[in-house]
Amino acid sequence: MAKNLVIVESPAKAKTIEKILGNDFEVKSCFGHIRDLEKDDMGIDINNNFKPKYAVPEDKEKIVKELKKLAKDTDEVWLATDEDREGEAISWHLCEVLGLDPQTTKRIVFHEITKPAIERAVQQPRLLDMNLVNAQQARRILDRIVGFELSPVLWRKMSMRNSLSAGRVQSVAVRLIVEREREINTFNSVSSFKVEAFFTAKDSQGKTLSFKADGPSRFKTAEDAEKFLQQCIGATYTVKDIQVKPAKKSPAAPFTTSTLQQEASRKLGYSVSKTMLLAQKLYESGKITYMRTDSVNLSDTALTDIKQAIEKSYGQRYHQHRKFKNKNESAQEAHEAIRPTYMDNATIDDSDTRRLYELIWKRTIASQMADAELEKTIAKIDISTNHEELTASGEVLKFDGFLKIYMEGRDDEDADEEDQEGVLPPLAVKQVVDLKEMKATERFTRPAPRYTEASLVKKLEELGIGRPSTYAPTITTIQKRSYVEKRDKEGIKREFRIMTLKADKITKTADTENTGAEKAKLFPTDLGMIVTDFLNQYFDSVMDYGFTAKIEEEFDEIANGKKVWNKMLNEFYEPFHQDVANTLEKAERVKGERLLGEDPETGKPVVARMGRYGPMIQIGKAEDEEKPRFAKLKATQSIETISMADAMELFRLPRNLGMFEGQEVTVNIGRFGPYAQHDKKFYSLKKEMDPYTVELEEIGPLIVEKRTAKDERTIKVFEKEKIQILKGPYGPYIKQGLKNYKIPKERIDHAADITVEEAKAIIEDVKANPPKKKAPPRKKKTE
DNA sequence: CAGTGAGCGAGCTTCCGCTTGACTT
Repeated sequence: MAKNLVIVESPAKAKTIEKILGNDFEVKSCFGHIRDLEKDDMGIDINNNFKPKYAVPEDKEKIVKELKKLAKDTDEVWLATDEDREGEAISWHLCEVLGLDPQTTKRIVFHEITKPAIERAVQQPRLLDMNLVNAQQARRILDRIVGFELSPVLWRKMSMRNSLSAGRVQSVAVRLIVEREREINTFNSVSSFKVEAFFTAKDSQGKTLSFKADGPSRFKTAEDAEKFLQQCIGATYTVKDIQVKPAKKSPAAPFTTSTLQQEASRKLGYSVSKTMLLAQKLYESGKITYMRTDSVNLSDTALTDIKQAIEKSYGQRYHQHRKFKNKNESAQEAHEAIRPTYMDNATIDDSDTRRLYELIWKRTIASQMADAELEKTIAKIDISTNHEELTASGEVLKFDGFLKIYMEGRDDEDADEEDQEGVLPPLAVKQVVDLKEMKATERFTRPAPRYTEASLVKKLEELGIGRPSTYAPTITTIQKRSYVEKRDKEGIKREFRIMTLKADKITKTADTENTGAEKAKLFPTDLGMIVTDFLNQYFDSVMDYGFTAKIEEEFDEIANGKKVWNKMLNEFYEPFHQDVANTLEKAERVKGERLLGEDPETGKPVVARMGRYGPMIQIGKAEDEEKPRFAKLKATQSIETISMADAMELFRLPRNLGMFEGQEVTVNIGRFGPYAQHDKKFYSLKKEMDPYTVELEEIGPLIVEKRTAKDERTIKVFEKEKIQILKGPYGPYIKQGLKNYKIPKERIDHAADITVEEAKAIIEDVKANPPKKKAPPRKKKTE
């Protein structure tokens, strides 16, 4: 038994540190938090100064038991959880649960897992900082109160019966997406005309080179643009002025969780959770440092390592020592930036994680490389027939620096050609240049783009909402709750006008472009909009984008000992709880109704609204003698934007397509999407089949295809007993009625030989010993 | 698997932030 027990949060970290500390130390991981608030009664005694009631969750019992035993058998316990609010609280919980004295137990911290850092830490132990612990408790309790008081309000006041939820982080994340959508819906696109002139000029060897110059400004109307082109007829163009300026570009800081998610999304097309999954793999195999961090800091050993790698591969000139500062004040900097553990490995063997690893390697290397040096040239060109002038600009890369290996991606995918500056031929003042043609092209203003998962994370981080460990789960939650969905949107064709001046003649043409196309963007659902509106109306302070930043300041004051944690909580709780009570009492049940018009046939009102099972259109009222008619909205339609015409179109379902093999074929949209019905059987329509336009000829093959697929999956059928032996993705299994039964391992290879008696026996056996569920039902109140 | 849409009201749901495995009928 080792003399010393060191407890850290992550097992991968424990392994590394154990190697560094040697035989006298046993290093164990507690896997994050080991206690949490009980779920009953919120786990808070509100009337007793918000006294928290903590419990060890079931899945942590095992590790707690093990740590208890180790702590008892060791001379000294060292708490080495992360140096932030949460880490401090984890150490305190460990004291409480392991029976350690918080007044004397050694607390150590380090920001990097390097030998000098850890040895230094061990020489300078401190004690628990109870102010920091109390700041964490306040954070935890406030989040529990917000979540567990707001969610039930939604259950009572919304007309849908999903398991709705609200919280300090998720509700604001949804709000961002809802507001962006409305900005887009109400956006009025304005067009203007952009003038570009294409010239040729001869260089010193007499070789002809072409270049482009931009017009004076955008013209608001076609008439103005045309007028300008007319004024240019017969003109000569003379270079009036040339300015040459040096410029430079600097590399981006090394990765944090948020910037890694953004770059992996932009450059590799990964979802936020995919990035985190791969990063976790890299971390566990020792390839990279910890992946949940908000720090851009690099350890001294890493800096040396990086410097050597740059100098070896690219030479001294390419290295530049840089120290990046976190721009986000709420950063808690318990870890380093995300970087490779060994810079020697520019790539790795594992094909799954290689692309992400290379991205991290390049970003890390580039962050310590020299600036790129550019030379920007701006030439003004005089037009002899009017007072306007044209501007040609060019850019020459003088020294590539960090651009040799890495350039940060951008979110504004359509920051088009305009920034792409080419190379200008050598020009001289007073030189006359030849116009080949001048074009005035119509361009349209665009609304802000919808959020991607990663750009939402970026926004949340800017607002100080959420933490590196929660960005990915938050994005998952708001999609799971159906407040938001990730999908593509097809663009629409738009015509734009072009006027061309060539050989002193103006011609007018038109062209089309695709606009508004989106890929893997976040769209709010009707539910998301209705819930957001409701929360905004009754709980504006929690929904405020500055709410988290404001309470974070108070948590900081608690951490600094300037504020008492339960007093802070009380100041928040009193008005908040009053709002909850008022809302429960006064707020109407929300349906999200929108009147679209009158049914031309019956004159009854046509309303778009939220039903128990989702958004729908209703013709007529419930109290009418004749029952109202209902139709479900399509996935891409929304209560807020659907037109009367589109709404009426929905009532064309179900459609009867005619007869197939002597039976009727109908199509409709059901709980699981569009389907065809034939001979009492259901067939899901293929993605490209639209139930409103699909024809009988397309359904026949669908039916046949499904039949053969089923035949192929079937190994054996016992008709009378309704037992089937089927082939599934995990091998053969038995099915009776709607229930599936696992075939015992020893029989699996001979599944085809199973007799009806054996099958029955297996079913009975499984029924008698039901397989363990992964999450056993939680225990009821114990009191 | 492929319905429904009103109201009553069993019994259920829910938060954020630390951490990894479990694991298919």
